[in-house]
Amino acid sequence: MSIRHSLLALLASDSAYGYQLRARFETLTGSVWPLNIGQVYTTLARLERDGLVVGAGSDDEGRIIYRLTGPGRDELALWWSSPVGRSARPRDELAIKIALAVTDPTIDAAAILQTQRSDTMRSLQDLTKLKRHTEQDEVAWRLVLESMIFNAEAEIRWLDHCESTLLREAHRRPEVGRPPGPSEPTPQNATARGTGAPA
Amino acid sequence: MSIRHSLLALLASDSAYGYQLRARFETLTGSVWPLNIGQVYTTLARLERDGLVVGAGSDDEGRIIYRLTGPGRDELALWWSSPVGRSARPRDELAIKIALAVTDPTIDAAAILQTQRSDTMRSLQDLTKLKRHTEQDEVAWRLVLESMIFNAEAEIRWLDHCESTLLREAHRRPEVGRPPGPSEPTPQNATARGTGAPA
DNA sequence: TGCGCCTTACATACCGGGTATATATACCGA
DNA sequence: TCGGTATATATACCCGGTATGTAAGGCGCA
Repeated sequence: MSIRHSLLALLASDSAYGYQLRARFETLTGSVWPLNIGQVYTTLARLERDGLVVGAGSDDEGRIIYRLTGPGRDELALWWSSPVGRSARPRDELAIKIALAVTDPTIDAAAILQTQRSDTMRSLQDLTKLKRHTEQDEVAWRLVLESMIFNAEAEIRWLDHCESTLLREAHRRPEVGRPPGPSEPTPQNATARGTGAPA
Repeated sequence: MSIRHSLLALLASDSAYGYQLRARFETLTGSVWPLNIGQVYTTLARLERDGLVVGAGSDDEGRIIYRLTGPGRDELALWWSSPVGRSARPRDELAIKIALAVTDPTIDAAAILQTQRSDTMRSLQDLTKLKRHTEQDEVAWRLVLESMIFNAEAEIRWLDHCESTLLREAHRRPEVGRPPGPSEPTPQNATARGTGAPA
């Protein structure tokens, strides 16, 4: 529901038409998470259907100006007042993938952790470089960037934690489910190979 | 695309029917992210449509057993070998919300940061409590839990960082965009009020 | 025996998010 | 004037997610 409320919030400051809303959103988040224009129009249509905005005809050009209604303001106030719950968040694909990898004895989980780590490390460096080039008056964009940096750092810490857990497990019960002979019916080799983590 | 690949991965170890797949998935992730049974069947239907699995008739009961095809194994190998990119991730609703809040002068961003912080703190404590009650042989579930803990910790650090940035900003350019007189055309008071953050 | 209830198992309707594409106008430079 | 780019709206389609429907089998109990 994040687009829905974002549009409401943007409309609270000032009425606007679809294209304008996308532009505002993108300057906010510096165009990470590019917002597809189609979503803006479909979401606006739903908001109008639900009575949260009204699309007042055209301005001097043929553009459709949307503005908040009373219920729209109520809905927005509710959003501002309630925290973003952890249950509201989408499934974490990486966590699931690693969970699957460490469970399946035919998968080389250590190699997967390595490739993931170096990839995350690389994007962490990209983000840090990006941060150095932001103007100090773009506060919102800067905070979004730093959010991604904090998340990437947490991810690296977690991956390291997974690796040491894996080693401890291998020590605790060595060669579980991994037959010594080359008699796998389904080889399923993990082709993942780390390019080497910087650190 | 995380369900799609999760089902492929689960089917790689052993052929199964839909209901069974959900059960396996839920023991993996300890039923955070509960997987709706409907999604399993629709996803299986799409996988069969795309030739990645085949639904071989019925077993001794009337159940439809799915198993991986060659292309299915290829697709799965590709998934294992490629890291989860940061661009593949969904929009972060919290980051967007805070970005919107700090940009809109009519919103009390500090209050929102406070409520969010105490909420996240609360779930962090819940997660830590949960972790204490996990058996040591449930490795996958434990790692998923710890992933959520690491993320919650990063979120708290980020929220604190936002708060200090906000204070610095307020000092750098005091009362920007906030007219001294009570002449707002649209009041839009943030009703958010912190319940008081621990620590 | 039969009624109700739970679990297992599959299926479908519906909504929102996300992407790609179609269409039209305006402007600008070669 | 032709083509490319920016502006602006709209629509088709897929996937993820939720709720609901349906049906068979097992279990308890009056």
